[in-house]
Amino acid sequence: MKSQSAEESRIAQLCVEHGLKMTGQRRVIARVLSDADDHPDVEELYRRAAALDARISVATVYRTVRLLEEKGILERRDFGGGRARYEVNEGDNHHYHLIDVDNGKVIEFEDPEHEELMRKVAQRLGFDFVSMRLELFGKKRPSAQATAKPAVASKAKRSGEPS
Amino acid sequence: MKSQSAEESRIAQLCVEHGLKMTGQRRVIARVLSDADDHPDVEELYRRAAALDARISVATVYRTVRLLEEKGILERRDFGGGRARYEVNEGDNHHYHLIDVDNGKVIEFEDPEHEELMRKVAQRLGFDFVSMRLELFGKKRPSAQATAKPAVASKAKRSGEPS
DNA sequence: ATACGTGCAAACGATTTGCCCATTG
DNA sequence: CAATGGGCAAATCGTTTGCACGTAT
Repeated sequence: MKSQSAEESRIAQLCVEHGLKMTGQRRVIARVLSDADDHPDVEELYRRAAALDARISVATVYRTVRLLEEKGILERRDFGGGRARYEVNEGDNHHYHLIDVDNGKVIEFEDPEHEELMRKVAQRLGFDFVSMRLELFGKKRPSAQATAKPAVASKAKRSGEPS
Repeated sequence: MKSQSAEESRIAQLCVEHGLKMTGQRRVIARVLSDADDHPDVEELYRRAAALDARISVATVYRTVRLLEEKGILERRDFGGGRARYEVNEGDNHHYHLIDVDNGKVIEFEDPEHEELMRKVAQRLGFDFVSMRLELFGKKRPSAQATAKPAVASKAKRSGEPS
């Protein structure tokens, strides 16, 4: 969690700046997004939003999240498992994701050389780099503390994770 | 396309080696897969298979493709657009994909340093590298020949491609 | 023979959308 | 007040599955 005062959340402000009509539900969803420091899917966003204000439907969460993505305020991610996950767009502050295959937890990491590398690859192939998608899947090295909760990534539909 | 004689296709052989019962439809699907040099989705596989032998249903294609993936014979890919795409598993011959954002065409490329780099990242974060997913999205540099067919990637559901 | 594969249609899970009422600017 | 957003339920879309029947081993 980041702010959480009574004033407009960061996302809410961005909404206003983008000329969006600010309804009660949007304000709530905006707050939930602003406060999130993970990568919730729509169902989870709905859960959190409904906890703050019951007058919200999943449909609205879907609509809002799509709208915010189109405005560039949110970024949609696909970590496999069939549901889209969202995080606030941090602009040029690019980072990538390492997914713990044992519990589905997501760790963010940076790797500056990386995008440069990919830019070169695109160039070499005769393309202009537009964007990239990179996910790393790993298993916690059995060193220090025991593995946290044993399996959040339980009944994933059809885990998109390779090999 | 690669072979296409009357003998068993490469995939069919692999099926046998994996102890799979070889039915007519599996043989057909196996041939289609063996002959493909692109990344077809289920619908496309079905189209191609049905062209060779009408006694095939989509359900069977789905079942077969899933089976082959579980056996490690096929690899499922997700290039955004909502449908899974398949290609024959080439073992350690890893390669990545560059998707042309204008027409959805997929270009394969290699980048040996890459996996090593990711392995190091995982290590640094306290994880053992399990696998990774990398897709590059690019726009053909407006240099030589004109852009091929203008838009195969038409009505994609919700293109997973970032930025 | 017997276990396994297949076609068909119904079931599913995530996401979208039509309709009609509620709210915002 | 005119334009937009929201709730609800029905609709979509890719994919899976139950069931009764066919086929490979």
